[in-house]
This record gives sequence, structure tokens and C-alpha cells, in this order.
Amino acid sequence: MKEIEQRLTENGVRPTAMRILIYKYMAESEVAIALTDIENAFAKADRTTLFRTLKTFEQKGVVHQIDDGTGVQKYALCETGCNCELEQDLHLHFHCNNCNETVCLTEHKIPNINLPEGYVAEDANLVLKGICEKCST
Amino acid sequence: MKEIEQRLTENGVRPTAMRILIYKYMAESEVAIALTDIENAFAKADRTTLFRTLKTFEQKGVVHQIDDGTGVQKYALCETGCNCELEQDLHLHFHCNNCNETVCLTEHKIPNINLPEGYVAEDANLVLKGICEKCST
DNA sequence: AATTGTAGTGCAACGGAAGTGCATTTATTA
DNA sequence: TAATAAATGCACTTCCGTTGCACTACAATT
Repeated sequence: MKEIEQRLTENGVRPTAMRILIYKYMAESEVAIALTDIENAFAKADRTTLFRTLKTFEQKGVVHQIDDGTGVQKYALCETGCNCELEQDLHLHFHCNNCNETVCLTEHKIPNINLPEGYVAEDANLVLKGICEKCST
Repeated sequence: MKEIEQRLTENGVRPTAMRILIYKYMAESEVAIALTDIENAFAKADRTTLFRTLKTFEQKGVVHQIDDGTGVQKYALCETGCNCELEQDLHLHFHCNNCNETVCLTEHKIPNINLPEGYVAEDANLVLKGICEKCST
């Protein structure tokens, strides 16, 4: 619990009760989390608070946003020391067409692409879709 | 004009006036098109018609859908003979953070990724974001 | 040519998700 | 303790995708 507080403080996020709970919830989950998920998990809290908490987390580098193609924004905790902005830290994500869950494959970085003349890449998003480990066995 | 009719018929899409117009519109555009774009271009037509036209096109392999991370679904014509379902035909897309346009880089296929044990990939989506050719010069 | 059926189109309305403005509460610090 | 800033909650908006139902145009069949 103390570690969470510390982690948040380190990143310039004031560790309020709500934020600690949300962080904890995300830490315990192995998959990417949508706002709706948090909403369901914390029925008492207001959606706006949760929404803004996620935005704050994202801005401060506590979580990174994931666009898995479902049209719903999802989030996952950043690894300690990760620098999501930097290209070399861009890992890929796997979305399961069966259970509809999305996971980070932090070991797998996005390979370098040779772009045509004139194009400058700043960011990249790679999502593989298929059947995940849990569903394929 | 006749070519468009033929192309549609080949793909099992009845070439109605509306559909031909939409196809033509997309053929003349160099960038991926959102429903809203078509809506603006054909103010007289109903959104539903345009929506369903795109869905039909997609289903019949006339266009492919692009998720460029803006949260808006976009579409682009398939190349003749392309098989969007097949993995080897998956090209990547480039989204310009400046002009907000998205283009197909059909020459650039998505590289193969070695997934961890248990994961089976069926599909992939790779979007590079940055500054496009037009905006960088 | 008239009839029947199917595919396409238009209108209206719904629903999910992201986002904003403002009032209120809680925490910080002077 | 007063003054200030940050966090939370409520209400409401907007955008986009989507669906149900009625109507129309087209094609096939008798």
C-alpha cells in the first residue's frame, strides 16, 4: 500500500484514497482496463472522477493508453522506469477476439519500419488480434 | 465509370447510383475516409445509407476498415486483388498528427512477430503516427 | 404488363463512450 | 484559522455508430 503511495508521489500524483484504490485495482488486473471496468468495480464513485483519474495517471506517466481497435479506450500501468513517449519503449498489445481482453506484451517491442521519404514517425501502435493464451488451451 | 460498375459487380455489390458515387469519391481521395467525410460530401444522402454502403463495401472486400487511433472509423479502397483477410496482405497505415489525415502504405507490410506460447494471431493493426510527407515539407 | 419478392434508401430514435462547466468538498500551507 | 489550491461529484452535451421500421426502386417470374 505504501509502495503505491510512493509510486504516485514520485510521478507527481497526489495519492488520494480513490487514486490508490484505482491503482491497486489496475495492478491486480492482468489485462488492460477500460473506464467502464473501473466504473463497475467502484460503483459508488463518480464516473467523472474515474475518468479524470485515468487522464491524470496517463499524463503523469503512471499508465499508458491502449487503443485495441474495439473503439474503447483502455489503460494499463506502466512498468517502473518505462518511458512511454520514447519509441524504443513502445511495446505491442494483444487483443483476444474470444474473451475480448487486451494484454500488454511488454517484452515485444515494435520493430523498426523504414518509412518512405518525407514521413517522420513519432509514435506507433501495433495490436495483434487473435486467440489469447487462456482461450486457446 | 463503367469500370466502377464492373468492380462492384465483381465483388457482389449491386452498382446503384449512390454506391458508384461513393466509390468514385473514395477513389479520388488519397487518404482514408470517415463516414462524416462522406456525409459532408453528399449532404443530400442519408447517413444511414452511407453507413450501410460502407459496411457492405467492407463485407464484400471493396474497402477495408482502418483504425488509426483517432476513435473514428475510416475506410480506404482495397487494391484490386487484395485479400484483406489474409495476414500477408496486412499493410500499415500512417496517421499525420498535423493534418490529421491517414494514408495506406500498401507497400509496407506488417512484419512478422513471434508471439509467446499459446497466443494465436489472426489479424494485426499497425499505425505509425507522426508527420506526413505533405506536412513535413 | 402485372405481380410478387428482394434489395436499397430514408427517417427517427437509441445507446455507449468521451468530454466539459460549475458547484462542492477535501486537503495544503501561509 | 483563514485563504488557496486540488480533487470530487452532478448534470449535461456531443459525437459517432447502430438499429427498427416504413417506404421505394429494382429484378424476377408468371
